[in-house]
Amino acid sequence: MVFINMAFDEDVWELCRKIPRGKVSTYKGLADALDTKAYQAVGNAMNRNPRGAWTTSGSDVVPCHRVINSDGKIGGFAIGVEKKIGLLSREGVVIKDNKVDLKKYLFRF
DNA sequence: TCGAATGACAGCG
DNA sequence: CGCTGTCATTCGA
Repeated sequence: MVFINMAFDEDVWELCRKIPRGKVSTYKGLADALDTKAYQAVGNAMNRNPRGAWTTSGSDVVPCHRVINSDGKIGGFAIGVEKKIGLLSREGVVIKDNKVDLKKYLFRF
């Protein structure tokens, strides 16, 4: 599954945008969709934060908060994992012990 | 459980 | 200008 080859970061953000509300994706999923093995690069791209994607999920920015570890753990978040959990919870994603039910909320590209 | 791999960027020499 | 280290990670031994 190949997309436009951009600055890598834009590809990542583009995929993040495709994640529907109420679902989550994993760094591995994004990396795999981009045909790359740099899982860290995916998260790193978001960490750089393209344009303050730290708003609620209803904004016109990249919902980076829907991307978590392949294990379902939140991993980390620039503004704080708690905020990320809050956003996901607001979308209907139930988080248990800092983990998400990938079986129910994992979105596949 | 620990280390290597992978991509990009910031910092330092 | 070039190299090393770091980072929201993942997989293999």
